[in-house]
Amino acid sequence: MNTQTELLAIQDVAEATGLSVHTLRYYERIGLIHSIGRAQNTHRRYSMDDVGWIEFLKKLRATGMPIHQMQRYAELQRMGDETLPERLEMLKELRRSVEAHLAELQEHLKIIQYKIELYGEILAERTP
Amino acid sequence: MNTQTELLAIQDVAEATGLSVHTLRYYERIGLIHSIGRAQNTHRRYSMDDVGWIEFLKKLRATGMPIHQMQRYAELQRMGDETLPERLEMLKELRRSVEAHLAELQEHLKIIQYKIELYGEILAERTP
DNA sequence: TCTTGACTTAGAGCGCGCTCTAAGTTGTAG
DNA sequence: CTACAACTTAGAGCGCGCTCTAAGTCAAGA
Repeated sequence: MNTQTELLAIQDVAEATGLSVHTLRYYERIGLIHSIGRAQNTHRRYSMDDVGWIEFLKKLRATGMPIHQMQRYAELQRMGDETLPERLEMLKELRRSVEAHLAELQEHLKIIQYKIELYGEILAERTP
Repeated sequence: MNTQTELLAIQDVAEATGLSVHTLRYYERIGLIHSIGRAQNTHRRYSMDDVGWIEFLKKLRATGMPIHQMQRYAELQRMGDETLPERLEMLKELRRSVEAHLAELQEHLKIIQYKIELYGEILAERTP
C-alpha cells in the first residue's frame, strides 16, 4: 500500500481541522503533537493518524481542558500503554468537570429563559 | 426605614459574591457596575440591589458572554425602559449561544465517556 | 500620639492561548 | 531564468479578563 499519497501538508490539515497553520505549529512546538514526519524539503507531512489525534485534541480543548493538562496527556500517550491508568484518571476528572459545567450552564439558561419571558411580558403589556 | 444598615463595604460584597475586591473595582471602572454610593470617607457602599446586579453579572460571565457585551447590556440598563427590546434581543442571542455550547459539550461528553469505557475494558483485560 | 489596616485611584503586570512577524529555503509555473 | 507561493524556525506581540502595585487617605484602637 502506498502511504505516501495519504500524507497531508500543513495547509491541508489546517483546512481539515479548522485550526490555523500557526496553531498547528504551535501545538507541535509545545508537545501536543509529536513526531510529525518531514518531507525531504523539511515540510511537515501529516498522516491520517495525526489528523485523528488533532481532532481529539480539539475535543479536549472544547471541553475546557487547559493546555498544560493536554501536554501531560500527550506525554502519557507517547509513553505507551503503561500510562493507560493515569490517562483514564484524567478522562474521568475531565468528565466530572464537564458534567459540572453542563449543570451550571443549564441553571443559568433557566435564569436567562425566565428573564426573556419577563421582558417579553413587559413589552407585550406596553404595546398591546 | 433605615437603609443605612443595609449598605455593605467592598470586602463584604467580595465575600458575598465570590468576586475579589480588585474585580469589583475593575467592574465599576469599566462601567459594568454604576453609581455605587460612597460613604463620607469616599469608601464604596453597596446596596442590596447592587449585590443583585453583581450576581446577575456573574451569571452572564459564566455563560461565556464577553465583557464588552456585558458593558453594552449595563449601558442599556442605565438608559432605562426604552432599551428593553435591545436587552431582550441580547438575552435571546445569549440563549442561542448557551444552547449551542450545551449541545457541543454533551457531544464531547459522549466521546469522553466512550473513551473511558474503552480504556476501562483494556485495563480489565490486562489485569483480569 | 502612633500604628494598623481597610479603603481610595491610576496604572502596570500577568497568564492563557494563540497569532503574527522576520528572515530564510525550496519547488513549481510562466 | 525568474518570480512566486508555500513552507521553515525562532521569537515577539496581542486580546482577554483579571490581578497586583504604588502612593495616599482615613478611622479606630493601644
